[in-house]
Amino acid sequence: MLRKSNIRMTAQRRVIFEVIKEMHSHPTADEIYHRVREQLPHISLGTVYRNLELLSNEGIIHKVETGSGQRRYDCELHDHYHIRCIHCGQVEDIPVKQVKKVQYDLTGVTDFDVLDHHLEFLGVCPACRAKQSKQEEAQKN
Amino acid sequence: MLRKSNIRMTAQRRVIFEVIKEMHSHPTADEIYHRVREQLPHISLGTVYRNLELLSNEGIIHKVETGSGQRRYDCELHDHYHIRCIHCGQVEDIPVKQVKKVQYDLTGVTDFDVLDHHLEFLGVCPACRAKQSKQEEAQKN
DNA sequence: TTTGATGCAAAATATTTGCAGGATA
DNA sequence: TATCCTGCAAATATTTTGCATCAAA
Repeated sequence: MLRKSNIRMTAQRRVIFEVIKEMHSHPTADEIYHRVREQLPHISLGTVYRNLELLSNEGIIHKVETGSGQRRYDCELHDHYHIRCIHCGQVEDIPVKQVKKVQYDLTGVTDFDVLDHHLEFLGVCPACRAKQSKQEEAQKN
Repeated sequence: MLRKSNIRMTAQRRVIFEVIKEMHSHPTADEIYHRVREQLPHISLGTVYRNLELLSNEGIIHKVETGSGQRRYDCELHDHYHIRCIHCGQVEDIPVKQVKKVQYDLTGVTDFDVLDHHLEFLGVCPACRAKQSKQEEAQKN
């Protein structure tokens, strides 16, 4: 039988959580690490990773598994989807209602037990779009 | 102005493509590498990666960006979605019709230019489900 | 005082890239 | 013969882990 793990509150854990809560930008582990280091200069990246894993397993934060390979994290726990910029990798929430129905429809369609789904939109963010059109402008001349 | 790149047909490229076409299992680069090596024992993993990138850029194969970090590839070029086993990482096609409508609805909802989306289902494959229930059985005794 | 958590460094994993030589068109 | 491609190895990027020590409860 699994005993409920005993989670302790440490300065590192608290600051990591607060940093994520205050950043509304779906930061990567490395971005969180650098931000946390402003308050705890001796924290290690390993500690950040261990805490991100633990906090997301506890359901306290949300691990965003993007198709880009690099994970991102946020504090939004309600169901929602993301849009990722194919140029800079930035991720934003996108207010589309969950397509829960899709998941229910899968009975008989797959042999898998379906537990979850994630829908990621891909596009170009306003900043990269601006950069792009500036470049095209330059090429014309 | 971009000149259309001149793609040459090499033994490596042909075998890589054929291997992917014959495997219906969404192989990873490493799995493709090992399979190709049965025919071309001196091929390097770098060559496999370069060709997978090139072939998918040409639209000849499809790069499956899973949330697990490890990429997979297939030859299915029609729009479709995938389901990934959270235990073993295996990926299968799932015959659900595209939720194209979702993408159209995004006008005004985001500042991004929306180009694409991918929907990944997560679940437990039959093999892992069997393994799981066997383990639970063992724990009870 | 128990044992969960940390810092550090090394390892693991997945992918990309520089370069000199080789093959294709 | 021009340049695209390859093998090899090293580099990069991201994440995980072993271990001795520290600290929360």
